[in-house]
Amino acid sequence: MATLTHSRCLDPHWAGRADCRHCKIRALMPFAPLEAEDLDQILLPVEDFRVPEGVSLFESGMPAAAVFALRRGYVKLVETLADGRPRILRLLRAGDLAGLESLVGDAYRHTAITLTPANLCEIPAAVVLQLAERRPAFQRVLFERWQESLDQADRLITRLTSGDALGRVARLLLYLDELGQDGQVPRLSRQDMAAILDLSAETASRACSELMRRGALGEMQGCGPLDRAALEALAGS
Amino acid sequence: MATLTHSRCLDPHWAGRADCRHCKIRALMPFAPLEAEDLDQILLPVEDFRVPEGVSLFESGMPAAAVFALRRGYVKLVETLADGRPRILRLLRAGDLAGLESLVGDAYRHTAITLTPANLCEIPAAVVLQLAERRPAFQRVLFERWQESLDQADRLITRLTSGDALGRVARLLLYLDELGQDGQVPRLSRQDMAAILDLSAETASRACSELMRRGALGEMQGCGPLDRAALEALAGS
DNA sequence: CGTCGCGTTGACGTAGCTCAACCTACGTGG
DNA sequence: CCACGTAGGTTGAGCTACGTCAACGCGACG
Repeated sequence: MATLTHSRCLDPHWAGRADCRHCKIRALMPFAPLEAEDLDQILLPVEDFRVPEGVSLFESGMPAAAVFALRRGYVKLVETLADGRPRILRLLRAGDLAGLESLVGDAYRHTAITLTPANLCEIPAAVVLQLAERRPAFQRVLFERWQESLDQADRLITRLTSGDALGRVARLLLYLDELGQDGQVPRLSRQDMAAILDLSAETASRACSELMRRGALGEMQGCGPLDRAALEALAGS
Repeated sequence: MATLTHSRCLDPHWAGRADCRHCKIRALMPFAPLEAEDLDQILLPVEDFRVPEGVSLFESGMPAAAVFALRRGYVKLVETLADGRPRILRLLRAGDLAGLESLVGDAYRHTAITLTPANLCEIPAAVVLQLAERRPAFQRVLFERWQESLDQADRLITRLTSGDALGRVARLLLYLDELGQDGQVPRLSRQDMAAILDLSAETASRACSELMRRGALGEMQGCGPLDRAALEALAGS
């Protein structure tokens, strides 16, 4: 799996310098509170990328010098366990930041892999830190992002890896449904579900089948519409 | 379980205003980078507490307006699962901050309970935010603290709740050993171990017995000296 | 002295892991 | 065009690690 950094120059979809001032989703992005003059400064060193599915933005242990802002698509943060199996720690969607740890450390803590085709900006850590010092409102945004990551980690622990397999899958589907933007819901393979829920892929598959049998999940290999009420009933357990 | 806030005025061990300038463990604390003039400002609204074991500093959902700096002792952050069982999300030791979420939200996300007698300072969120705006070095400290919480959550997911029971307990014991300060290692009940590792208390007990049988863990109900090499061999699996 | 909380150990049932077979969809190359 | 290989999904069969329930011992404490 090529890392983004290594394939950057070769990537035919590299879109060049970002135009932050006219970014269509600026309101969504963490940089909303910045002024035009700040954006001019930020504009300089920002790289704008489009990457296909299954590409890693960075890998665990790699030198970390930049934050990635996800403008479109979904990304998973993965860590390899001692026994070699992968574990998904967080899911990112448009508007989220990946690699915040580059602001305080010199290595990425996880591997970030696109779940869908994605657009993203790479912003040098030094630029982010400089803006944070200058703009209190932006500093607050960074605090909030860190807290959101923490909330997601806690949610994974308390809701997605406790209880029986059926409940876990039900809660994951509800969560994915909430993560969805403009009608698009990220589609996870059974293996990715298993890597989030700490189950085997077979058990995840069986749980999905059971949910379909109970009418809580549409057909289309679990990609169909889901019955939130039915899932919530199962998720409660 | 009375919350600290409710029992503050009644607490016979309330030590009055903190004297940050002469704090013996200032170097350890997050406020190390602050200047004397900053400390004078911070001094005003800081409360200094001594609390016994088993007291909650704040509870999940409570209005959050202050950060707690732990000066001595250990604290667990707990969340109650849907089925009513408690789950421990993080452990804090001297020098750590509890309730960082008060800087970005208006409610505490967890319940914080002392595992040992503890000394702590309560610092209004507004004061922390003001200092963060003024001192970039202090802002960096907050970033680091948030990242440390995140690292601990990720470690819980990847190392403490994966693999079999014996390996989980072995990794927990190693982790507690590393958490220890000046010869003191936090002592956890079987129930607390279970609440961290996502096991039943009986399974945690059986795993500890097995470790003692194998000589990786001293007697004294698992409080004795531990054989790091032996534990690391088991933790690898 | 009785009670309560905690730790230990045993017996038993079961949820989920593992291994395996099978199917479909998809891509590749002749 | 078909033949083939591969990756993902589904389902079954068997095993096992862990949860549950229960009994018992111990120390703390009133």
